Amino acid sequence: MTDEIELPGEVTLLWGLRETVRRGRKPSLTVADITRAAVEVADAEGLAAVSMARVAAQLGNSTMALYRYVKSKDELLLLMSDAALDGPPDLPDGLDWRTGLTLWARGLLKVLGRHPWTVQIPISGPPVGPNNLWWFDRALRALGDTGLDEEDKVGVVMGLLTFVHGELRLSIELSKGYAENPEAFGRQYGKALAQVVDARRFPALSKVIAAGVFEGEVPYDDEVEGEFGLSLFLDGVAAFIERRTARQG
Amino acid sequence: MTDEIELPGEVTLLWGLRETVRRGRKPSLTVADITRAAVEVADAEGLAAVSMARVAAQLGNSTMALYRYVKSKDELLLLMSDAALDGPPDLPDGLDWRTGLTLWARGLLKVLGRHPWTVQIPISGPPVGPNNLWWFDRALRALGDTGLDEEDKVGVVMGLLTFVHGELRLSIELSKGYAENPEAFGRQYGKALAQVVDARRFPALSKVIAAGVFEGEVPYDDEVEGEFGLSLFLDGVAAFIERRTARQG
DNA sequence: GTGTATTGCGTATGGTATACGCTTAAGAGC
DNA sequence: GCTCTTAAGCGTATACCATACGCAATACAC
Repeated sequence: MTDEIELPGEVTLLWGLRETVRRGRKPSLTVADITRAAVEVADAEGLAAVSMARVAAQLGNSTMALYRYVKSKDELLLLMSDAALDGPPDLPDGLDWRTGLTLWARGLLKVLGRHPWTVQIPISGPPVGPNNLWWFDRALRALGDTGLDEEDKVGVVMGLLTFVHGELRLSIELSKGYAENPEAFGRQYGKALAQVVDARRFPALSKVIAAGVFEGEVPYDDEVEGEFGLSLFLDGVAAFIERRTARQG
Repeated sequence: MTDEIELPGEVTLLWGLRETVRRGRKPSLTVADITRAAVEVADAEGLAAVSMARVAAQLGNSTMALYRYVKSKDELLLLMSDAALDGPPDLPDGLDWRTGLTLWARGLLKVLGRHPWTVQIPISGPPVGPNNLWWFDRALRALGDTGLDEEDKVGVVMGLLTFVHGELRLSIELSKGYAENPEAFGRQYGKALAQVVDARRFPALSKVIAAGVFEGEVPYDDEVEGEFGLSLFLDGVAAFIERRTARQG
């Protein structure tokens, strides 16, 4: 069952299992210190400001010292993306799956919203970090009494995770674009589209523009759109659960 | 109705409306040339290889020449992300919305799959490029006979777009990670998790691991998972349409 | 032909990740 | 306590990157 295998480098890093040896000069930093400093920089100045030099400066060390703890900047980014996920909300036990997943998704949106830069970090593989797995576990647990088999549960959670990530990425980057350039993306957006969109080539879009959908102050409202999309997805999950349990029961 | 406003710089760029003047030295390049070259580089060597110098070399020009056509690299990325979207599939007119959107989503996945780097380009605002709007229009059209009002159609399409993008990003980056490191993410993944995941802290996840869900060759199958998630989402849309039309009709 | 606008491009600046090797410090064994 | 071994700290160097600036080359307007 538990055949011992050599754990991949990323796993040992994220779980703090890098072997610590006795001999030699004492380390003045820890991986946790470095991660914390990098997260601070990203929170304050954005992910673009996170350079090895900047993080080292934050810690009062030299740039190259960091490479004794972390193989590359990519490893640091991996650490950051796990560290940004504080623990998932502790859901009461008796909840039905739908309220459970709704709370879970809202919680995830909230946590990630506190560290908006997470959505810019490229995914480098399946989840292995402790916090990532913690969230994963809680979502699976919410599906506990649905009668789905384990594989389907994973599929549902993956889908939801994908959706929340996409939603967040869109809303964060849109509102960033809006903040940088309010005139262009506010009222003007609809008008600019109207000038450029030809009714013959874009019939359906023209109708939408004519109906004034893009005339609002902000073309995209995170909260509203997020809840809307989420409930669409969960309706889909409900239909799926019903189909599965009907077939088996 | 059509109050003339000054179009934002991005719009004039993407629609080829930058004013062309007569006097002075003749330009030896066009924005389209530059975009094409950049796309070639990205297709062949990945988005990371796209530097102003590399693109200029591809065209046999000097680096700085590009800046006469494009204000910054960000503008170039914007052009690339519109250019990567070839035209949407031409859907027959009589289709019901669900087959229409399914074909649309599959088509989008296929097109974006041919230029996987698109998912790495940060979104800088609402869609304004001609190809982006073209796709948008076709999705709206597929919802034409559902009885939804224009705003709801936009919400549904945005949700679907978000989902497809997220799906693609996940599947592309996962399979990249898998290609780079097959042992770690193949069979080993489940075993590595098993060694590190404690059943008390991660009860639901442990059950999934024990069930062998992560034991397959590839932990995540694009095709299967994509269709699965898509049908979940479309089930949700169906439920939404039913609710709306029931209330109004 | 002359003036002028515009492109092409060389150079310079200040940033980036990170490879390498030397210096320094700290525990291990004697 | 001395020496050896090992690892950390870090200065330097390399090879990129985007892009600001200024000047030379060029082509149309008059």
